[in-house]
Amino acid sequence: MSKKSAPAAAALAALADPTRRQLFERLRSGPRAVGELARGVTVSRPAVSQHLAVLKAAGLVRDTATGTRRVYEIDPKGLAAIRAWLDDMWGGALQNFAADLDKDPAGKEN
Amino acid sequence: MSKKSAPAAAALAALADPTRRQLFERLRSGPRAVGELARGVTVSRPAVSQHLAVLKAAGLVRDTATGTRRVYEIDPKGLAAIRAWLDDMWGGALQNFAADLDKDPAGKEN
DNA sequence: ACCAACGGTCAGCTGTGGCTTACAGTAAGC
DNA sequence: GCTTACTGTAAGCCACAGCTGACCGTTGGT
Repeated sequence: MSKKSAPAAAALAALADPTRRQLFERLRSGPRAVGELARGVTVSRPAVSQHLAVLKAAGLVRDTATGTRRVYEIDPKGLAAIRAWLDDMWGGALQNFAADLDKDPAGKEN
Repeated sequence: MSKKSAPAAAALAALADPTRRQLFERLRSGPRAVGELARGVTVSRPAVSQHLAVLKAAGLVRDTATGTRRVYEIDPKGLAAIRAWLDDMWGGALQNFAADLDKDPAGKEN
């Protein structure tokens, strides 16, 4: 249960791209078809397809075929992976700060 | 309270790189000097310096000069930015699922 | 004062990620 | 059955991220 970093890696890499984040954030308001998603972005439709494929591989979105339309929605798996990794990091960071405050109670360096 | 995405973008992009994540994770166990960090990685020392600069710009780490040594430690600012963005995403995802379950009470799709 | 160590910066190369255009496939409507 | 709409895939191009080797400034030791 210590190797949750693997899926988190893909999710982080996927969300590093601005266009991908934009698509992902737009899915917050509900499932959307590819064409509809492509209409709100500056890049072409194929580019959107590729981005969605990356997001899907990272477990961040999930697709459902409906006729010729392909509807994408958020998959919590990827988000959960990031959250788990983040919580793990928080533990280390806090531990680090505990030692820091112990040595330097002022703590004004920034 | 809606534009916390900006700092999160830099933090996500910074943590997308595997080497950078490795360095960051190593800092979990406490502050380390550049040379020490470089010794545990396969890349050269200049590369480590550049990676640390990126992490610092993203608010993920903080440096302290001590003699000729430069000690890096985790800065919670970047982590907090990601967490805020993530929480924002969770809201949308859960809302999405509520509607999903409303339409499909079975909820076995995965 | 000299020397050694540590680390940031520069110049340049290379691999790869993201974009586009063109094409192929499938489902719906008439 | 034919046409139209919607999407994924292939090939290719270009820009940028990441790496290296060399250099420079600074600090500490003797």
